[in-house]
Amino acid sequence: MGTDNRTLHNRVLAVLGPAIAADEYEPGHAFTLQGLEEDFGVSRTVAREAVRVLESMRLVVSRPRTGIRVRPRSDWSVFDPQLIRWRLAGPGRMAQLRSLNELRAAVEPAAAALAAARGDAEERAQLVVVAERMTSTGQAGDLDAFLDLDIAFHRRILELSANEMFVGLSQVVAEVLIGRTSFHLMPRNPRPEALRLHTAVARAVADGLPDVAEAAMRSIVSEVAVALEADGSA
Amino acid sequence: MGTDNRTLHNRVLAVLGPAIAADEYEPGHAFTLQGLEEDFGVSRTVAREAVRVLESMRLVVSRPRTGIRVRPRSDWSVFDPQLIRWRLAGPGRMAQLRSLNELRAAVEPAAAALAAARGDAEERAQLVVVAERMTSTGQAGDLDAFLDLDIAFHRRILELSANEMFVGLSQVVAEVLIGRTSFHLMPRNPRPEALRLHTAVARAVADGLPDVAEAAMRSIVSEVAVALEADGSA
DNA sequence: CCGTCATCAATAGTGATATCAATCAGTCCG
DNA sequence: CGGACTGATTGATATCACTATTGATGACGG
Repeated sequence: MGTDNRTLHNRVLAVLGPAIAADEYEPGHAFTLQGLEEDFGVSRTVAREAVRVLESMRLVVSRPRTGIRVRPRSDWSVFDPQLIRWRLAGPGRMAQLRSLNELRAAVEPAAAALAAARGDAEERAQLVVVAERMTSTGQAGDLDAFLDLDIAFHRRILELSANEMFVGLSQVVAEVLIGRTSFHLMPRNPRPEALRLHTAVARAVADGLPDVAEAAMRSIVSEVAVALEADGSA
Repeated sequence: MGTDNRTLHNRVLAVLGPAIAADEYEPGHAFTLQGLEEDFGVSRTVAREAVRVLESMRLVVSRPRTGIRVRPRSDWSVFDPQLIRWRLAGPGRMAQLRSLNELRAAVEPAAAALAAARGDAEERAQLVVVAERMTSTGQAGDLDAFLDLDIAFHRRILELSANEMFVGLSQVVAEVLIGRTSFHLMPRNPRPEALRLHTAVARAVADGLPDVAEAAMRSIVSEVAVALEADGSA
């Protein structure tokens, strides 16, 4: 998934990033470059490059004499896709899924409305095809294929919204859908009601009915919220 | 605003970042490290650190033999606050403001509802005070003071939503409000209707009425959209 | 006697340079 | 047409001089 493992500094990041993201270090904890060099067995250059990336995500701040200090969580760039992935991989995954889903609940209905209002007509029509395939694979119980289609469906709507901020969330939405499936917050067969709602969204978007699309999408995302709240694990 | 100018690589970024963000280079355009060293008069170390940061924002990709290639805009991490600031500073500012405002329109009503539902009671009550001060400074025509209060108001609501993704958008919302004022998309005196709506949101949040808060906030943000659409400049 | 401020040295990041290894796009040749 | 070659370019390491920041030290004044 994504993270480039070819360069050394990325391999350092792949360990250090998740550790910081998992709150394994108190805010204010200070690393030193030399410590990182030794811990990871890398050169100073590589250690510094890794720190620069963490710094650009606002996870740490590097200052002479003090070292590399972990910043309080409130400073972090929580929308950074890499940080989101790190947190989804760690012990904070349920909290992250919950907050991401509230974001979805806010954004996707708006995106559906915009898609219906200004998306390309032909692409809007294709959405219905995706929804139909979701219904058939869903009824067949093929969860993997269903997940792929579900991701494609939601991505397509975000893309049709023609708002680059919304489009930028497609990867995040995909991660939420993947996480929801892999943590078994999905029924074995998608609920018929959910399938019906996806079709309703597709049709409303294709027919250029923003309000209908928005309302139907709102039903979809609020359903997921219920599933997440029901699961009590941290 | 924000960007640390103490280190050399940040100063390189402060030039290179906005240039790429402003589409001054075609996707696929290749820099070389040596070229950057010469253009900016910095060492290889510094040039590489700057490239690492751009790479983590997915603005460029660095590969042996090929050099440092600019990625297509669709790959960019459009939620990165630094990238947002670069784009707001360049020729794409109106487009960026528009898309950010659509994001606000989606997120802030949801945040207001959450704030009413789960925010700390005392802090919710304080929101009314802020709204009252907005009314008085607004009527007095003190645009600067009004802007500060406006930013505080919206930030407070995002914080009260207790969703870290929403909280992470406060800086972005602040930039939109600042941009809206500095590009004179604000009337000299805030419209009485807008003031009334802010008070309505504050009261609904304080009284713990999610639906009312959400509806009132929706009125606020859609009003701004009208102002942005009215202005045709690119 | 205690608090405040200037001074100074130790420390850790910052920046520069040199050098070699690894990679890969494009070319040349069989 | 395919495969080896090669030079350009990044990847990684080592090392050095520089600089900012801190915390201690001590002088001064209340």
